[in-house]
Amino acid sequence: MPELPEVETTRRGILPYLKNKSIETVAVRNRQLRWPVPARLKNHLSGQKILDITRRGKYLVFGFDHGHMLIHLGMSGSLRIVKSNSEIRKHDHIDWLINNGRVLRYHDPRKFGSVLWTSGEPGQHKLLKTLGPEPLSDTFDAGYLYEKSRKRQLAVKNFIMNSTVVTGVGNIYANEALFLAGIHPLRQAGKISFERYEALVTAIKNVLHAAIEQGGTTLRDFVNGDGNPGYFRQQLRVYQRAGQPCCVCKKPVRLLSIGQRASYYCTECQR
DNA sequence: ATGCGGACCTGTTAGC
DNA sequence: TGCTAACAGGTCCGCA
Repeated sequence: MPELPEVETTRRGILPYLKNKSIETVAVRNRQLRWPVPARLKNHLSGQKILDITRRGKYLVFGFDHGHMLIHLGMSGSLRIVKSNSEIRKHDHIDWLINNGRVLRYHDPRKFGSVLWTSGEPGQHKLLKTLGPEPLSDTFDAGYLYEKSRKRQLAVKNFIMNSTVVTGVGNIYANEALFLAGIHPLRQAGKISFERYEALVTAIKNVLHAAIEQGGTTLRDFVNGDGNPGYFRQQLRVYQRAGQPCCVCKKPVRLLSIGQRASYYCTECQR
């Protein structure tokens, strides 16, 4: 479900309810996620104040005096603020009871997400340490992508979806950015010019910014922390539009599986 | 070092 | 209409 814009939308949605609030207790109903929820999570968090919530790639990083809680939403995870008497649904894994009477609730049918604790620097955590630059930061630019891609044989789509290259570009926005930049998704990463990487970097930043402004893309059931959907879906140019006319040249949008992921593109507009 | 495929899991949709 | 198979927004890991 969530890519970077959806994670950022979630962060912004829940932050006002949680920043500088304390966690009274934690109820873990189902520890089974990508990695088991730490048995000591409740001990770590009870009575502790949430100092801030930041984002690294698609990870949410909850800051406390004595450590950090990392949450990844995987493919189907969501975090919502609910009332304390809110009915518990199937796949509601974890509740954090907040001292303002609200509850932060983690829901994840496919269990690909994760909730972890780290007492050290979060950036040194095994899962964050290898992440590439933030796509919306200044260090992510054409020079970086161009240098990083030299001698690489893989398809450019797989290249930009590799989290060690740049973190947070998932399947929806990889498809959209390649369309906006006019680059065929199968083109070899190492053979793309500096100028074309300039266009691609701009496209990635633009599409992510636009999606964040629209509250993310709701395909099936994504909702932000307040339970509202995102509205970027209406602005998708190629994603899930196979067979429909390209919005620029009217040729039908093509669908191809690249690296086991659905890839949508226009043969006329993307070379 | 690089790149690929399998693995994790459930719900929804497409096709027969 | 009902059953089965394929597919879905992620990414880590092991193998060649």
